[in-house]
Amino acid sequence: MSVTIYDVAKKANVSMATVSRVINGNTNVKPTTRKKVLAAIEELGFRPNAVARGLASRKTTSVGVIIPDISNMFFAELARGIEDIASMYKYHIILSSSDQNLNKELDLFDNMLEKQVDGVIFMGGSISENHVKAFESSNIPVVLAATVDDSQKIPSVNIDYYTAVYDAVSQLIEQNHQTIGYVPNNSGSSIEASKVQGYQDALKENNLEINESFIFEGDDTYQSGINAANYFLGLEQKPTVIMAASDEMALGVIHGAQDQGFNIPEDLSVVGFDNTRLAVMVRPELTTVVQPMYDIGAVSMRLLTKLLKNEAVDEHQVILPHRIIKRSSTKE
Amino acid sequence: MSVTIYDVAKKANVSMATVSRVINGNTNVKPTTRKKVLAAIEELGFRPNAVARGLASRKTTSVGVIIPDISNMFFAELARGIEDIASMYKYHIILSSSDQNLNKELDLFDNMLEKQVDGVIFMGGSISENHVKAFESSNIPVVLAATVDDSQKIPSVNIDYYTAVYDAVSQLIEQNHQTIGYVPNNSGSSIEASKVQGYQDALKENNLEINESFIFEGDDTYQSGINAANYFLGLEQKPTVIMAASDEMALGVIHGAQDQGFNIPEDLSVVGFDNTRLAVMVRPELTTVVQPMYDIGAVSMRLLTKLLKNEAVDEHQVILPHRIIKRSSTKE
DNA sequence: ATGAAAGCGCTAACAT
DNA sequence: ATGTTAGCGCTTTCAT
Repeated sequence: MSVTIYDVAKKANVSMATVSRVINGNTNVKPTTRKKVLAAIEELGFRPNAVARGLASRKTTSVGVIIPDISNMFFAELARGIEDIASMYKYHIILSSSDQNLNKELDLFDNMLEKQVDGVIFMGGSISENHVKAFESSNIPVVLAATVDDSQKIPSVNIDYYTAVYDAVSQLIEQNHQTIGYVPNNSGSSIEASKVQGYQDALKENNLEINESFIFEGDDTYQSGINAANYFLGLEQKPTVIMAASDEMALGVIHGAQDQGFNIPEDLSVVGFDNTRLAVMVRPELTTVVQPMYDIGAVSMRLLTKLLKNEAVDEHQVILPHRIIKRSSTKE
Repeated sequence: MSVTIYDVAKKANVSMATVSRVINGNTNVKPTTRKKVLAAIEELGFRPNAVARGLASRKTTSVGVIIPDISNMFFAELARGIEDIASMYKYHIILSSSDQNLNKELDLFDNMLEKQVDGVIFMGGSISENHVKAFESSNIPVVLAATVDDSQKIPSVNIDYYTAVYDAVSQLIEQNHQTIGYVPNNSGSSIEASKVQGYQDALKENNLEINESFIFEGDDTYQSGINAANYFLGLEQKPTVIMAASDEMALGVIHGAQDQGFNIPEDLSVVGFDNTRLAVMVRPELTTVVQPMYDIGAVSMRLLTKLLKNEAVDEHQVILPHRIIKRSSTKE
């Protein structure tokens, strides 16, 4: 059997309460008795039982993280940001992948409630009313990371996706591109909808025609980028630049085009989105929209800690800055 | 306050024990009373408190996962394998990144013990005696994933790293390569030592000279691959092929060489290790040694579940098969 | 098949 | 500054 707070109390000749006080850093303990207790703890090799503590205090110092797919670079970097801040604030992370499946997401959330997590960080494609209902009725804080809830009811951390794409496309137009292909992902998320809107509005405001054939939907994989390249390059009127909704798809576009003998950026420019590490692991290096994944994760977790401690937070819907980084996959 | 097993018992006119039995699937319950209890649970929206259960039963159905860096593709895929099997067996995962730091690894392990995890999966560079001591004295099963313990005391799942490199290099030699550069990582792990040994033994047994200048250490990053290319290509006598200890470094080698105007594989062949998704996201596509990361994670977790349930396991040191996949970055 | 009761290891009033 | 005493919500003998 493992050693408990009671054993320590006996050995140090004090009460359980006093032991509890010293392990919790309560100041109301005489230095000498603190010393005594610490010595007993050391000697016995006592290690507090977090489960018992959780039951008694109704706080587990653990937070749930629901993520679509941890093996996806984008989310993995986000997760790292979450984790670093969590460990800084002494929170543990219970991690689960949801595969963007609505029921699985809800189930996972429920499981986390059973585990009595103090809060959760949620990443996912779409936030339905069911999500909002589940989150709101849970009595624990939830923050959305790189995930938007159109109802604005749940705290979240994002960039301004609409403007990000709008800016990127506008810049392309300034660089004399008139025919611009876009490869959205098929997540059906409102984030992607905003991005498409940004694309279309940028065209419109520059008096360029919105051509339905200049949109080819991908599924966020490299292969779907290749497919997109094949599609666009087979068009009668080819675009002079293709923008993809993620770097991975953009790499697919680059290689798909190169495989057909096109030169990037001479024959075709390519723009990505996210600025994952992939962006520089390709030739030519990828011009892309910077989405600060690590920061989104870190800020989300920081926001959650504030919510957990009932600290004042001025803005529940935080928007982090984005920017465009020009590399060599685009020609002016 | 949330609804407890006691509330359910009252509502269903049974004792707490009976409620406990039905939520735990105990067969010793009359169908009709089971129905009654289930109805009460439904009506009250009862959700069992896993923390209380953990305290009472001394089982938390959660396992700790210690990983060097979740934002590294290699580990992320491993993690996914672990997670899928864990969720299949209803285990939760507590995830922490260690950055390969010995003290942090030990601290994390300790924290997980405090959390009363039922077992842990450990990934890391080196297993010191301190690790072994900590694992063995913990009274919970630990399995090493893609991590070797030279003492063979801790259960583990790996491939045969020595043979993997030995085979790859031998094959290169058969293809008439005589000058073979190798880019190990600087982890100081015994895995990397085995790989270097495999490299050297393959040369030796084919009567090729072991040239110290044909080894250039990297740090597992893309950039260090570029550095390696610069180094090797600056040599008086250049190798005809460079093998890197990871795909990411191999991509760096390819691009570093291409940036200098070398053609792959005409002027230089390149081979990687791992077969991460990166291997096909480059031109030419990368010849590499396949290390089944997802499987290693999945098998590790499966092994852990067996250990947890005291099922018989015939082999505590499992070695998964590796193979070499030839793509276009190597010339025969 | 069901119930009663004693913990699991700790925290948190409340006393002193 | 320290001790006493209830719980926290559940599992688990042990009876019946």
